[in-house]
Amino acid sequence: MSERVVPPTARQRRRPTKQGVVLSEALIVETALRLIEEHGADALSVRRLGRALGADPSSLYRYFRHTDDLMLAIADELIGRTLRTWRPTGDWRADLRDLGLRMHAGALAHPRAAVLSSYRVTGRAYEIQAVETILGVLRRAGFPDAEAVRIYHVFVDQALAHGALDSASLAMPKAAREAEAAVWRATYARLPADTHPHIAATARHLVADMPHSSYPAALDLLLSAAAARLAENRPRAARPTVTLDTSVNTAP
Amino acid sequence: MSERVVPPTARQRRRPTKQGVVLSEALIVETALRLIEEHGADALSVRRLGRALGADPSSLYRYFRHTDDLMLAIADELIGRTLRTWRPTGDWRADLRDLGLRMHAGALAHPRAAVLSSYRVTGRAYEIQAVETILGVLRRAGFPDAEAVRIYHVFVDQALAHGALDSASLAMPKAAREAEAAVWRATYARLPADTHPHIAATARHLVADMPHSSYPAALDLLLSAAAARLAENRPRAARPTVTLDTSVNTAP
DNA sequence: ACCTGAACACCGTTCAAGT
DNA sequence: ACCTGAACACCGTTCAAGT
Repeated sequence: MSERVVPPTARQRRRPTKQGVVLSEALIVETALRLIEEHGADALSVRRLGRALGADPSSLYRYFRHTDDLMLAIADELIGRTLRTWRPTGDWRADLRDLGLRMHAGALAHPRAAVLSSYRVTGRAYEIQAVETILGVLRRAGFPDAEAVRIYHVFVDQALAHGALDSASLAMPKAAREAEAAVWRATYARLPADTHPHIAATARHLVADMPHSSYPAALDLLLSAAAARLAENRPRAARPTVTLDTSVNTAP
Repeated sequence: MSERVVPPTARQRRRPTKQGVVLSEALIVETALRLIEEHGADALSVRRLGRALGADPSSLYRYFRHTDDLMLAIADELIGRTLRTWRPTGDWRADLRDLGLRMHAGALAHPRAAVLSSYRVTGRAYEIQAVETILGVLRRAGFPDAEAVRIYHVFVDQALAHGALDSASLAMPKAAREAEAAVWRATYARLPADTHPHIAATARHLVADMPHSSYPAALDLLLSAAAARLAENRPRAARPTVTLDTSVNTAP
């Protein structure tokens, strides 16, 4: 959505702001991204953005109807940047793994844009390009159409959802993050085996695993499941019996 | 975290507020849940909650240090409610599927609590009970300890992450949700096959699939991957060759 | 011992008025 | 044509003062 409010023809004749800045959708998106990268996701507000641009906050409403529309423009720019640096190899599984990690990193840095783009569709250029690219990887791998869409949907939502979640964790002050990890060591790792046998038996792994993002594991499980389905759907004769064994990645 | 600030011994002697309400942690959590259920997640603010309780907003800081601590108390209460209504059957896969759907529904209704409890650990009673229960299901199914923790982590984060995401979608006005679905029909479904072959080939499925939550599909793929790993890890002789075929659930 | 009231430092968004 | 300034209706949180 988020069409520009200023008609394109009027763009050249625009007068600069007090401080001499010429506003534009691209400049606003760029400045917003810089603001987030320098001061964190919470630093982005209409008022701060106005200040950073040297313009009155209210002038932004000429370019974006709501803050959400600005976030969608940011999201599309991020999709573009992610695709630009991604180099497919032709191995669908490795390619999706790489792309997933890149999307997750992008969502981690811009959680509000990630949440929005998970349930809103912009119809913008980069978004369309991403849909076409990912569907292409899946269909060339041999997934039937319905299956390709299903896996595309899960793949994208998983990267965005985990990214948004993990960013909240990363935004905590370092001391608070360490305090969280300490609860696993101090509370969970000390529960007696007679009342909590399963926690007691796995305490070592809980302490090691829980303070980290579950995204890489989630991504690998998704790709495993997809690979297994691909093997199942192939005609019996053509199905290589080794595929499953090699495709399941072993935990460290 | 979120220990109560009022020492428990002082709780009986507390004076009622102007309107005669006796504040307590339990009453605050209950009222907050009612507020969210009646008016949506955005309706919860310290000021509104104070109004609903008939107390000054600032009085809540006697029971919770920050809004986050209130959200964690809400999260633990929700975990308790989810576990209370869940009836395990002994079939690990069906049990986790049922629990996942329940957790997702809870996170959907209380996204802020879901996001928080995904990266913060409370050490509260219901949380511990949930960890013990889910690990128990996985270990009894035969997963080795490291694997059980890994899958536990992915399972919980997936339910919370997708729930938080889907709630944002559900919070949109109905007209806006329909407008989103229309973009898939009007923009994506009309892209020509020569420039966008993969979108064109799958347009029918995109239109049908994308406006809905990807959580059920994500959950089924996770359980499929877990079942496959279980089969792989078993000694060759004991591995039933049919397991994989029946465990892969076929798309509608 | 508990709660209030006022204050502080913020938000997003609208719209008449200015240049 | 574009931007500003003031206003509206909100936030979370702190702390001295009241009962």
